[in-house]
Amino acid sequence: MSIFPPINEQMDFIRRGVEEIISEDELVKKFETAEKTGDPLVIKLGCDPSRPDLHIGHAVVLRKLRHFQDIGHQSVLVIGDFTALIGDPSGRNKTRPQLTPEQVDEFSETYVQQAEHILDLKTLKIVRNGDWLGAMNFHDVIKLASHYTVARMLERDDFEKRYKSETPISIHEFLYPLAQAMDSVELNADVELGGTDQKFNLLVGRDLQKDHGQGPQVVITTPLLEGTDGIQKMSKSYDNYIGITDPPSEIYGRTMSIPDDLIIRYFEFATDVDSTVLKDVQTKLSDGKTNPRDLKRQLAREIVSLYHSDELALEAEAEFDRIFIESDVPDKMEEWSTGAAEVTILSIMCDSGLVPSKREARRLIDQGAVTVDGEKVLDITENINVSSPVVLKVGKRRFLRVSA
RNA sequence: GGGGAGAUGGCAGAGUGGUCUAAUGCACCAGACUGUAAAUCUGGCGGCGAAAGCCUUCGGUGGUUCAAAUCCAUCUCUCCCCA
Repeated sequence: MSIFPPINEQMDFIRRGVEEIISEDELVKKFETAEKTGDPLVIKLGCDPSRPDLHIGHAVVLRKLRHFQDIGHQSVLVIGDFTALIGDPSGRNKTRPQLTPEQVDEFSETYVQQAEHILDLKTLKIVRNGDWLGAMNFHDVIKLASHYTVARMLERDDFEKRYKSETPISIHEFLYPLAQAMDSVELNADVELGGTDQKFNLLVGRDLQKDHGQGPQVVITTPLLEGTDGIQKMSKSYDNYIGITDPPSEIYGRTMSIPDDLIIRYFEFATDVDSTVLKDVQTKLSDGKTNPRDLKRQLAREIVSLYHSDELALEAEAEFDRIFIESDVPDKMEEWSTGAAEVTILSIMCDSGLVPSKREARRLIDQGAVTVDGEKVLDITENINVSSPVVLKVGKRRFLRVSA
């Protein structure tokens, strides 16, 4: 009597929403061994706590880690507290800033708090790679470094690009893949997960494990989800992300702003809907009879439900409709009291922090983007009477209830 | 150790003494339109000011000049070639 589901079911489950499995045969063998011995597989995911704001792009791989938990395997989250001090160069065209130990501690905590929205903390094992990497001495490091060559390091796409484009690569960045590989050796990992940009690092893990007489880990990569702009990968620095801790209205709205041709990818990688739903969406997208907007609404509800609840998803939708379709004002909005019955429009906008400068406020008024209780403000010197509260609207989505 | 090139607005990237708040593209903001915060089109995109106008910005510092992103010195950082 096995504690795991049938192997073909496990494989189907794991295959959904991943980019590549190296290799499927090895994974099947691992599952078979687990079946025989009853020992769960060790599934490793390393995380870099340098930027702890998790978005639904990070969630792709985190959910995969969760999937392994769901079928009874041992998921391990490796907090890269030590490697964060190095700065992972993956997918970057410049050196990452190195963090202080205090920052790393703080960020790690935030990371786990946020990951809790996706992972099952009851069975999750959390370790810090500083525990073993921090114990290595210089001799150990040199020995580790001798396992790899410069030429092989330069094979890595981003190193090669940076080298060719004459952007700096620091020596310490070469140590990153090796450090990460050490984690796999330390944990004797059966599987390591990562984004496609991590592929090189993950493969180094296999090599190093073999050098240490371990069976090489299976490498599973997940796609890097495009951001809401549809062009660049989702990232906080491009401001094209949907944060997993964002409020429902924000998640809903940002989802509605993605380009149409991203709808199917988001369904596949940002939700857990099953393959029949996926097929249905695919059909509707191409049949020309369905308004893509309606599919996007469905998608937005799915994603809000995932991180909040079905109920809040419906609320978010209702509010979205009210603001953008009916051009009405939202239920809840920020409030601001002026301290006087009559104030200039410029000072309200600036003092409340709704706009960053008077210059900016002036521009917006000139462009006809500012209304008070639905009345367009035409003159930048206008005084507003707020003895009874008014609703200030700037652009399409900035609202403020202003009172004296 | 020797030689050469470079650092410009959120990013990329022009500009080599005044016409430079600094071309252009991307990003961003707004308006129109719409099926949405999509697409497309139009406008905007340092600060203060009602306006006139004033102030601040081109790696840091100091200098030359009536005038510097542009010239000189120096510092910091980066890249390339040779050894």
